[in-house]
Amino acid sequence: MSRTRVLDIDKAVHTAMNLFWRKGYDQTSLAELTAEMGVTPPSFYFAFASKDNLFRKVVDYYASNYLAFMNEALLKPTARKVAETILFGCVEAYTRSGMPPGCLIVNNSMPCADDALEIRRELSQARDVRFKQLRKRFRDAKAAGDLPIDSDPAELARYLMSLRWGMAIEAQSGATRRDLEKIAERALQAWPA
Amino acid sequence: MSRTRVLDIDKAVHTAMNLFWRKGYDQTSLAELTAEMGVTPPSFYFAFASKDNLFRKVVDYYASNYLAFMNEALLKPTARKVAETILFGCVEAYTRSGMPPGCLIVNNSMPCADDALEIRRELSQARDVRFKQLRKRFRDAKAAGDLPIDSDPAELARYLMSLRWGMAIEAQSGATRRDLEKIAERALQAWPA
DNA sequence: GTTTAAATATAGCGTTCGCTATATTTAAAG
DNA sequence: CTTTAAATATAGCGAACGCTATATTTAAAC
Repeated sequence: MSRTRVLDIDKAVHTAMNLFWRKGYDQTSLAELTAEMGVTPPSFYFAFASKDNLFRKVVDYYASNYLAFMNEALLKPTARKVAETILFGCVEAYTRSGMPPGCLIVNNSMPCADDALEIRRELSQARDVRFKQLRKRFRDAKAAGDLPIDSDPAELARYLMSLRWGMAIEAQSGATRRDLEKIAERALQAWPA
Repeated sequence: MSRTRVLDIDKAVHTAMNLFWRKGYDQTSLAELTAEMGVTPPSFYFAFASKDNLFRKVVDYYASNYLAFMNEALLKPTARKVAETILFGCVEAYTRSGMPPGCLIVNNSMPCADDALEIRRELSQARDVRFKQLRKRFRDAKAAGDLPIDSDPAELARYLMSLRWGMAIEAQSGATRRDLEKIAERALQAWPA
């Protein structure tokens, strides 16, 4: 006994997911959310109560549709299969074509994707410089016979960079120095002879 | 031929570094910066021109004082030494006592530390849940003889989580699916037999 | 002492933000 | 048709933000 909805909730959540994924929570304004949804703020608030609440819905939606492998992994028969499922699950989830790269959760522990702030673009460039420095160093090492002939300098450089980001986040969320040392030691076991 | 400074530039940069490190660029307001520095906004702007510009100074300061190992690493004689220097350099840099945990750069590709936003705290809790699920799974595996008797379920869980964050950031900054696959494959080489 | 300009303080501008008081439309129920 | 309430739109509030126009203090130069 009322007016018919023009706001499709499911579609709106999906739209919001894309925005939050690409731009991060803070950089996605209500103006942009409502514009993309094709409604005015009161409709938005009638449907979602608050930006916070919508974000929670989005995270749930994302987790069940894009991170399902995390739960499936726990059911695998061997520990190694668990690890494989998680790692290759991430590979797929973070690089789905048509979807923003990376992880909505991580991106919203950290914004910046196509960030408006020039500073973050500069940080991103600095990351790339580091990567290229490392790659060059490992190319030289390979040329000098210090790395196997079949090793891939770019791959090794990216492996290290990736561990760096991972350790930084672990540290920030409470890992101790000993915890990080173990990660480093473990990672080095995969280093080419 | 002028008034003497009350604002100590070096000290102010250090103060700002701590704030940006802990809270992130966005969540650190000018009001907080000027309050901690003990000056009013015009003094701040006379000294630093803008918040952006101060942040740049802070990043430079941080990189040369806390990430010097990255440059030193490139000079090491072997590729393995390069890797070791970087990994253990991170361990130290990200867990210095008296300093905020984690990395100022990564934290400012991602805020949240003691973030005011409840949402981010929830995300952080969700991370912890994932970690504990994994640890439990690996404890079970160890009990079942599927993992070596000397293996550490918590360490393996954290290793995987860390790789997850790392891959997410790599993906977001442009790594391809093949790039991530290589990281995953490399990481699995360190998995206990 | 007067001048000069570097360094500070007072007060507030202009913008954007998340959000809402209020009013209006619209479909079903009677 | 009228009533009812769900769903929308208009218009704008209050707060926080980065930043600044303007005025004042203060040490060195002459």
